[in-house]
Amino acid sequence: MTFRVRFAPSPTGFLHVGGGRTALYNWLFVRHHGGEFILRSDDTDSERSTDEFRADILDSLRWLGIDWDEGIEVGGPHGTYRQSDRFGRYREVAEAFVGSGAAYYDGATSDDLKQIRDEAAASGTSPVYDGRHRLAIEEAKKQIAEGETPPIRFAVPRPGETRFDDAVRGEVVFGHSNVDDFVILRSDGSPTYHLASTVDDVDYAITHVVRGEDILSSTPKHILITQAMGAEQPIYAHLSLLNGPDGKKLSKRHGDTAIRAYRESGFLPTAVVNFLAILGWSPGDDEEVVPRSEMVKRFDLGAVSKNPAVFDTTKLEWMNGVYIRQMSPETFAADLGDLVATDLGRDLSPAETQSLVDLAPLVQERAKLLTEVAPQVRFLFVDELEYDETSWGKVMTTPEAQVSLQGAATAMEAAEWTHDGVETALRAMLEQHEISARKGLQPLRVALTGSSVSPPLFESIVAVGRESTLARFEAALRRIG
RNA sequence: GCCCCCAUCGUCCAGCGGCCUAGGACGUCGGCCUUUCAAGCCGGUAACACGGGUUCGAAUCCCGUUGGGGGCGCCA
Repeated sequence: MTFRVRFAPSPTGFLHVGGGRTALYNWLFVRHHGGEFILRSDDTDSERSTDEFRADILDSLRWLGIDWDEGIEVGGPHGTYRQSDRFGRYREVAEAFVGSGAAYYDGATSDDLKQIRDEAAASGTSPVYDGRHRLAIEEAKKQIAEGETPPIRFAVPRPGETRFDDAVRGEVVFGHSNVDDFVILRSDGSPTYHLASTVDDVDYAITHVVRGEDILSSTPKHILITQAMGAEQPIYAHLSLLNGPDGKKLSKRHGDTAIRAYRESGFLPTAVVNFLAILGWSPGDDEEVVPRSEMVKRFDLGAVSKNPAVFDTTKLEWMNGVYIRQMSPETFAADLGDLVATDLGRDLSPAETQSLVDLAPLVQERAKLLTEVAPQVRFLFVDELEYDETSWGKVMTTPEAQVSLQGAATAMEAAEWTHDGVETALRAMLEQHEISARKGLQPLRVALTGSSVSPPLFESIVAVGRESTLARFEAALRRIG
């Protein structure tokens, strides 16, 4: 049997980190077992579904490197893989259920339902609708003829219970006295989530349903529908949810939750994937930075953690730095070039590109986020340096600053224009004036880059070039007064 | 209110009855390196929620309490 999993987001929002993690676990599971990943769109809620969200979900999945074998945009034997195109199919199943007695047309009013809830609260029992207002078939037909279609509810067998073996949580049991006769087809003829999702899982021959824990208590409903369809029940796996740092459900107020936000703030997809994978699963051997291929090799639903994880990006930031340092110098330099061009709003000349390539490894070593990288080398490409006033105040007000700047100007004229040449000249100059490296070099750094924080000085000087370096030292000297 | 799930350092994860004086990672603190900032290296800090059982022996099994999360819609 081929394993078939699905990821079925509703396009009612951007793909968020929790959804991304669910998709990833599905993907890791099915790639591990050599099965098929189906992507469908659970868009029965046409009011809230938008094309923008639909596109964002696909983009984000692709960015994460999660590919699918069947479904949205790639096609397959089951049509568009959009639930909004399958309302006829859902209605057909619902009506067949009515025919077989598995479901019924219901006549309960909202007041009736409220009364049941109130009764339950008063008696300390579950607020469960038990079908007491179900319509006789003749009555239902009469209402339909009059143009007033009642909703269809599933007849949950009571007494009874549904138990299943969850791949991550173990055996779970729900007594049917706690499961109410849920609506499967609304009075406007549209299917509810329970119906549409389950019918799709059956029709698409899904073997493993891996999803968030928020639907754990709906699972008996899905199993009941599956049984009523005469289909074989898939294996369910419910993943714990992600919480915010305060332990509460992850939401907007905890900061960015959309995958795209991480992409935009300079995270690498490899790092995000690794971090998400580790958040609730362990590859074993006390290892955490693990390449994707290795994750596929080791992934196992049984090893997925049951407890909810706090989504804390501190470790993600560290991990992103690790992945940046893992990039080949060529790749990083190329990415840096693009980033700088965007930052500057223009293309770089070949000479500029060369000096950037020379400095790139030094920047790569320090980077945590791709977005912080362009500003660090901006000094290479500007005519007018903007000084960071805090830096200036810290290093330019000492007596050594002026001496060092003056001495450096002279030293630079004669220096061999290489890292070693510049270093030798500068160190000799400092020694001559009996200035420590710390006191003497920092003013040069600020004069050259505008900030007391920069890539290493000697390489930076070489990259900026003799003429421009001298000009910057003189400009700083003038500014000191 | 009812149902379900969960419970190890601040955070993530390891531990699946003896190997635990509980391990790794991030963070944090201290040190080394050093031209800044990082990176790197070394070291420290810090947890089995509580109470009962079961067992020769429990972080590991069972029950209860407490705490957290989820669900209880003609939303998904």
